[in-house]
Amino acid sequence: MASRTIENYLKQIYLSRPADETQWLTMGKLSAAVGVTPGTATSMVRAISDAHLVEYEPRAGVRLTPAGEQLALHVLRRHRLIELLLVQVLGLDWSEVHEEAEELEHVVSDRLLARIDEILQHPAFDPHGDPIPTAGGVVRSQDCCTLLDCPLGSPTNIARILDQSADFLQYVNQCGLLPGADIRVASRNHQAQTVELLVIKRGENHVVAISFAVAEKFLVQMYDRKK
Amino acid sequence: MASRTIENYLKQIYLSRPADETQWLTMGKLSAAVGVTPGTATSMVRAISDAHLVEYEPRAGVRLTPAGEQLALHVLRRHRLIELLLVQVLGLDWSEVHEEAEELEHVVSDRLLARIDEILQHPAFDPHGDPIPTAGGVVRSQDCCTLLDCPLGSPTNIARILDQSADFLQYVNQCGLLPGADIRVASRNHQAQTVELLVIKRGENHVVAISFAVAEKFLVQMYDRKK
DNA sequence: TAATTAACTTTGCTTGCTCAAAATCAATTG
DNA sequence: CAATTGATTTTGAGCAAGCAAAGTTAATTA
Ligand SMILES: [Mn+2]
Ligand SMILES: [Mn+2]
Ligand SMILES: [Mn+2]
Ligand SMILES: [Mn+2]
Repeated sequence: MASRTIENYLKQIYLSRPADETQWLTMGKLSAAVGVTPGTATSMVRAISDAHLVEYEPRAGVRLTPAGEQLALHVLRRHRLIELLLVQVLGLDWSEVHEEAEELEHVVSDRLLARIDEILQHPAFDPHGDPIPTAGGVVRSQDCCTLLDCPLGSPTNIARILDQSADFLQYVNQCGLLPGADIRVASRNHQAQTVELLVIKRGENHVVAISFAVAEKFLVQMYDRKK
Repeated sequence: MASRTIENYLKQIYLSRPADETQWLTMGKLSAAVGVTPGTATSMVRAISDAHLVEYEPRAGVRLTPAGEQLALHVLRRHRLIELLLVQVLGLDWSEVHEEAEELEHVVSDRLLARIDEILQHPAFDPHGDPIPTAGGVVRSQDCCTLLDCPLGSPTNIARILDQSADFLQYVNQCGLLPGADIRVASRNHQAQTVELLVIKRGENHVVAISFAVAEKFLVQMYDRKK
């Protein structure tokens, strides 16, 4: 059995892997992601590589093997199912559940996880809109664009929030920018680096302005694509 | 913060403490309870004693300080509330939840525990009939007798099962000897060391025979006392 | 090409927890 | 009272994970 430390490393290697599949994840990025000094990451990765869960190339970086990826996806599945349970059944606020799941993901048994999955009726997405891998380790990916590159004016639907920090999520909640919300991008100002949004909240139209950096944290689905 | 190892030791010290309050818990008993060699228990207890959570007297044994007892009771509260949640909300079988709670008890946050307590409506007993300490660390004790010393013939109500092992609990379930069940002790045979019980199950009367050793694992409440 | 710099690895050390085996203590037995 | 025995403690060692600081490497700059 993989220790909780190894589970955390594998999950971070998966989440932080570069978009380009041919690239390796550097040790600097990994050590920052798991919150450990670079030396520690190097020696842990060596150990995990001895267990054939990652490939490690000194000075190049690290990459999951198929076995390692399966394990990472199982941890991710646990994490996200737990988050959804905490919100939907236990009634925690969605800004709190990430921290909580970070611990619980290492201790729920397969049996308990199966029950959670059943109770939630085999959900596909967690409270932040992140896809929940299947028990077989398959990720169903949505095709989305961010609030930075989606077309102006057309109605869209918020699919996913990429920042899990509690403060940010509370702000998001306040503005009504939750997953599922219907919004439109009114305008973008490249000088001010801001995006103006039209949010429909309880029938009323609200205008919300966010920076380019924040706009990139929202993934939206176009309505015409949905058909 | 106490590590999960220390939490486990404190809980076991509490659960295994001798009935006579003036007695100390011996290292032999403790090491067996936490599943560790005697030498390991000795050195851990030394460490825990440096943290003023227990008193330790070489060759005499170990005893919780008030601070240690509070901590032990908090762990126990988490354990038992989690067990009840797993049975009542997640629908796990009561024979499975002890193992599960053994891990979960170390990672649920105070906030989550408060939600669980609310959802279950501040329960006083877990699925095995064990009392759930209050958030303030108070144990409400029931006064009970075992199936070995309760009077013959009078109607009683099963209050608590003292053996948490999965196999045994499944057997208990089968016989209908769950907490809450109405039963009577028909007879005791001191030669055969057996107790015969009358169990009322779906209107019908069943007879179940168990040994003295097993009888001691059931705590029952007398009906006349209930008033 | 040589020097600088940033990223990475190595080394040495610490902490928490564990075991096996040897040593010690205290209670009982002869 | 001496010897035996069972429980307990001590000792020596190992493993997993971590940090700090020193040493390497490779890319960039001059
Ligand atoms: Mn985690
Ligand atoms: Mn999430
Ligand atoms: Mn435990
Ligand atoms: Mn219980």
